[in-house]
Amino acid sequence: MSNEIRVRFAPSPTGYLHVGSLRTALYNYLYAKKVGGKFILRIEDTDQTRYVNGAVKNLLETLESMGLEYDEGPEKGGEYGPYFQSKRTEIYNKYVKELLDHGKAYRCFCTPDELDKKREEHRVKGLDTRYDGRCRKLNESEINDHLGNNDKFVIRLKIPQEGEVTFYDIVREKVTFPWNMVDDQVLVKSDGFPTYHLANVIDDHLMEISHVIRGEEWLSSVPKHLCLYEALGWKPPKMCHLPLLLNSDKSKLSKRQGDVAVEDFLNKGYLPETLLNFVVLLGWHAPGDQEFYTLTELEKAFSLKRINKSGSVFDLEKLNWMNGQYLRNTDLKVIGEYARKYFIDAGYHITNEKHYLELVDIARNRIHKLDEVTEFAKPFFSKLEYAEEDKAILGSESSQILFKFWVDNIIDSPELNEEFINGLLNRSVEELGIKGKELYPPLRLALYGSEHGPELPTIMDILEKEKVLLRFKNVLK
RNA sequence: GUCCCGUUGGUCUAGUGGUUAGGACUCAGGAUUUUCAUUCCUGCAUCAGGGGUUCAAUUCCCCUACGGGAUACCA
Repeated sequence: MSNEIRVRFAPSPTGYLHVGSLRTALYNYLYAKKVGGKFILRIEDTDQTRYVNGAVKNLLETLESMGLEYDEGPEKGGEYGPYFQSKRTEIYNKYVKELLDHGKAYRCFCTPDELDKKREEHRVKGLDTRYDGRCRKLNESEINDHLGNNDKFVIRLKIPQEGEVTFYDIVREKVTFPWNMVDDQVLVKSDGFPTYHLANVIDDHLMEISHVIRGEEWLSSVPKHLCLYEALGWKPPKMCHLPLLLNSDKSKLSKRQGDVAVEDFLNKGYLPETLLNFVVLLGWHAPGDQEFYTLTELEKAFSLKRINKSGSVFDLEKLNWMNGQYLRNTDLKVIGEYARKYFIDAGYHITNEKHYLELVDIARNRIHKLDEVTEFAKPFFSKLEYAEEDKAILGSESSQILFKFWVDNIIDSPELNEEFINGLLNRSVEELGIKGKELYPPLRLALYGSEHGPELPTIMDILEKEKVLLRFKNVLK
């Protein structure tokens, strides 16, 4: 009808957004932006047994926090709705009737138990495990008998029994399947709900989807989809199957081997920008070496033609590194806002905004994800605890002289600026003869609780005079 | 088992019928820093194997191996 480019992201609401799905959504989004098309969100909630409360809401929120805005879909609406498959059953029924009437599909009265048993028998013998097509041959009176008995049934698609299909995939190019490998696909389950395959094809057509961009796990379903398009007399959209995201053992990225939910990554303090940037590079790359992209840059640079064919391992190490880069190179105020909730959750009260940002600034150089910020900030907010060897250092004669000297000098000083602190550091060397290992470690230990850490002036500035004095007094005998 | 897809360092990748095969992560060493971190520099390491085609193949073709996906009334 139109030449408009329309793509869709069609997740099933399983409770969270998988990072692999995020990438699929992103590629769809980017392609739509690139060519000035529309990005549609459709909820594939046809499996009533897998219904998860709040899953859709969660999905929508996650997508929003990732900044992937859709043009049509739930909440937003559009001319092609509803965008929930569970609300489209009447539409599907109409086409199912048509398929049945035209002899393109048939009712199958075999029970799941029978089928499982038969499948298992065949599997053990190394035989073909497809449905044997028994109910294809039912005549009208047999069908009516079953119907009269109120027997449960599914509706199956009649797949050609010989020959092969060849289709063109944007990533894989030419792909061929023999028909005798394709099962008579169930289109409608016995509960009356459509399967993915039926709903997907009908919706893609009705919503005028021009390109189906989805994971490679769907590649082998294409023949049955093509068969369905044909049976309905429709022109199929262009296909584009994305390589899979992999665990480090190269199996399909799964929950078992670590986080896969976008919300989990977000909660751990990976920035949305990082996630997008990281995930876009798993399977796509522009010519050249650039590896940092803003969303806007991606909208220009992206192309389906440059999607790789092979799966990519989701490497957490590199994600961490990249997040660290974003943490350091993003505007400090922005990072400060992202970080704030971790302070609140930890019960750390921010009393001085300037010092808070200073703290975030030194933290961002030492952490890879924002949830580590509280661990880093801990010495500033809670009482210091010392190990035995630390106590030895703090209790040494020179340390005690040093601390006394600092307390005496700080008490009357109006403010602890950098100049003053450095001056005091110099005077410690000149007047007390304390330097190097005798000087810095004890001071940092006294004020920060560790021999290693930020620069002394910074620590004191953030701590403020009152707390500095308190901490010195705590280690003074 | 069967069908389909894939294979540039450990990982993400750029690239080409003739290149010292480039970048990034990781790792190792070094420099800077009072320390830690940051940053910078250097280094280690790759075209899965075998056949073709060709003057020439990592690049094109075939086979093998390996990996993955699909084989549900899940998506």
